[in-house]
Formats: sequence, structure tokens, C-alpha cells
Amino acid sequence: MRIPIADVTPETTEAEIIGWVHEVRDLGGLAFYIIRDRTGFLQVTIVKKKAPETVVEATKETSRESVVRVFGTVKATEKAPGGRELIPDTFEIISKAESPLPLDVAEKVPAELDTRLDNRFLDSRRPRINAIFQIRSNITQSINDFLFKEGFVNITTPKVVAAATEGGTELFPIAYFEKEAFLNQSPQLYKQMMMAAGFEKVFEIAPIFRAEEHNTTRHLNEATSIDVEFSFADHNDAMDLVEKIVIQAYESVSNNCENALNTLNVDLKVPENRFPRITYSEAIDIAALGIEEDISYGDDLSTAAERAIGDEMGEHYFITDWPTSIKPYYAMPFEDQPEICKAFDLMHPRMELSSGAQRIHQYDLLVEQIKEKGLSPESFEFYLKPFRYGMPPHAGWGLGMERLIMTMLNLPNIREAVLFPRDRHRLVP
RNA sequence: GCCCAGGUAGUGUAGGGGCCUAUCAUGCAGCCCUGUCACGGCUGCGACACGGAUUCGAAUUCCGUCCUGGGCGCCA
Repeated sequence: MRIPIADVTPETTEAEIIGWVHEVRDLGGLAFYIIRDRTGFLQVTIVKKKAPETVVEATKETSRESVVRVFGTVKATEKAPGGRELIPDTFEIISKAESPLPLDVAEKVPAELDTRLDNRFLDSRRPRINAIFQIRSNITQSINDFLFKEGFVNITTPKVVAAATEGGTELFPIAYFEKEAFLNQSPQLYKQMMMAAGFEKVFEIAPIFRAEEHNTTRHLNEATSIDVEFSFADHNDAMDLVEKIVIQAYESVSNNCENALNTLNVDLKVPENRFPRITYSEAIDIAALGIEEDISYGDDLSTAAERAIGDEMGEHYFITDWPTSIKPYYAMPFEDQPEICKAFDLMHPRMELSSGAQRIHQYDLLVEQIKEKGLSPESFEFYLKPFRYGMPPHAGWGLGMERLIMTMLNLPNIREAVLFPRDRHRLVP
């Protein structure tokens, strides 16, 4: 009966393990086979004069990264990693790995990101890579748990859509029988429609697609968006919620992923306080002091500006009170000051994590704003119709999963936070 | 999209007109080795992205193609 390697302790008497041959150190009359499974490493020690001949034969046949089953007695010893080693009675090759390997799992020699992504299945055998995705899984679970507990309903919205949903970004066109269709850039319109559907609180964690030809360490063409929308709420409620979500994601990882964090050598600091909130206008002033080029009210924040503000803030923060002109049409303008709106961005010092807003729920105002942006209300009829039949006030946000992971773990490249990233050039695997 | 830097054994690299029969590490194969934990020692194997040009001579210079990384823009 196979047991996980982590369960093999110095007190264990005998054990059967199944795992990958991580490393071989053959000293002649004595050989060490380091076996790795999802839970850890175990040294299999073979004294060639004493070991059964079948074991010696099998170890001769095996190769690094082959899958093997080893059964034997466990010996407590200070000389072995973890204070124990396995003295095999049987050693069976279940699946032999070809040689040479496309990359070195044991990390004696580094591999470039491109090589690693081409061989992601092997790359992911490395404990450091595995740890990232253990943590990602935990974040997904904790956010789901949190939102379910808060009474949010999990929804699934279409990724194949007929028209550009909110403008602002390039879409991937696809062939949909005799019609043209697109991969959805965001579930925005659908989650708002669910407010009209009376669901009151909805969320979705799902892929979004952007056809931007960007080439950076913080953009993906297929990303995962954590999307939330809730009724009878304003932008302040939305900010409170996204702040709670981020903090509790940090807490969850900190409490449940100690091994993964150690493997990654990350000393995770859980944000303790509420995130500071500065207005767009204040952000512009900070940026103007910190960067060379001119920046003035009404401009979008450049990368350099974001960085300058991030350096100044030094922690997560919100930018509020954005000019209505540079936010999407569905952001609610302030009643007394319609040139600014109830939109916000949640920023990490390195980059933007989330943007959200109280949404416009009045049909006439929404149509007006759509026209203001140079879009045609006719092409949004499916979206606008619900606003005519009792749309509650509502607010929401979208939070980039990969950016959350990247900033939490201080990963150098957003591709590190995705198993199989889609970027400007990569479509395989 | 614009700009910059690259492409050398399976992997990661050195080498920037002749010292290249191309360096080192790792890997692989063989031999030696009974406490390794980046085991060690010896021997061997394995590469200049592709096409063209310049030159007596090109891994090295130039042009084109393909591929990659990064910065900016756009975007989240």
C-alpha cells in the first residue's frame, strides 16, 4: 500500500512509496536514489553487496525522472535528509523517463522561461513551481469560501459573445457558424444583468481574453478575472469588499501554505490595516513630483507614474474619484460633480490589481454615457433592456488573479502565475 | 504597434574576423569509488537558428527570414 513520502518518518518501520527519481548519487558499493512525490523527498539507500539482486538490476535500468515503486524497511539515521532512509526490498520501474531530459528538474542547471514553458509538465515537477500553484489553488478556494459565506451566488457567463462589450480593448474574433463572434474581454455586462435578474450578489472566477499586442511581464492575453457585482451597494462598499478579499487571501495563504511559502522563500506579510485611499487628483500630484515627463489632470497613469505613486505609497492603496472621461461608460458620475465618477482602482505598489465602481443603474443616463464614449446604444440593446425594468443600484469590481498571485509572491513575470500562459507569441502548449 | 537586446551540445553558458579541431558547468556513456546530500576522480559523447553577402579566411561583420527575452505604448 503506497504511502505519501511526507508520511515516512524516522518512526516508520516499513513503507511502499511511488515517485519520480529526482537524483542519483552512486558512490560505488553504495548508492543513493532520491525519490520525489507531491509531498516531499525520500532517500533510498542501496548497499549493493547486501541489496537483493533484483533491486540492483532495477536501479541500473532506471533513469532520472522515471516513475518507480520502492518497498522496504525504513531506517532512522541522522545521515539521511529528513532523518530517515528507505532500504529497499523491491525496486520497480513503473514508467521509464527518456534521456536526456528537456530541462533539469533538480535545478543544478537553470532553464530559461521559454524552455520551461515549452516543457511545463516537467517544469512543474520542480517544487518551487508546484508551490506557486498550490498557493494559487488555496487563493481560489479561500475567495470562493469567503464569497459563499457572504451570500454571493457563483455564476457562469458566456465567453463567446456577439459584440465588443465595453470597448477599450482589442478582442479576439472567432468564427461562430455563419456569424462573427468574439472571446469576451470581461463578464461586466452579464454580471450587471444578473443584478436586474434579482440575484443581488454574484461572483465569477473565469478567463477573460484581450487581444492586445503587449509584450510585458504583467500582461496576458488570457487571464483569470475574479469578478464580483452586488446590489444596493456603492463604490465604498465595493472597495471594502475587495480590500477584505485581498487581505483574507493573504491570510489564507499565510495560514495554510507554510510549506509552499518556505519552498518559495517568501516571507509573506499579511496587510494589516485598511488600504489608504487617495483621489485621482492626489495621485497625479504625487506622480508629477516623481517622474520626468509631464503629467496633468485627465491623463491616464503611465507605467512610470504608477511606479512613482507606488513607491510613495509603499503598500496596497486605492485611487478614487477618477475623471469620468477616462473610465468606462458604466461608471456612476458623482451627482454633484459629474466630471468625476465613483470608480476606483486597487493598486499594489508594483501595478494595478483591480478596478471597480458603482455602476450607473438609470437607463437614460447610461444611454447618454454610451453615446458620450462614441459607442452605439443599439449594439448594446441586450444589455440596456434590463435597465428599463427595475435595475437596482449596484457596484462591483474585477480583480486580476494572476496579478494578485504575482504581487503576493513577488514573481518576476506574470507567466509564472499561470500553468499554460497565453501571450503575444505563445499558443502552445 | 514602436524601441532595445539576444539565438552556440539535452540544459545553462564562454568566445565579437585567423589563436576554434569552439570554453566551462550540468547531462549522458564507460571505468574507479560504502555515507552522499550540487558526492568526488579519470576517459569519452554532444552545439555555432536558417538563407544570402563581404572576405584569402565568418560562430564573430552586413542583409533578409524565423524564433526568443525585455522596455514603452495600449490594456487589467
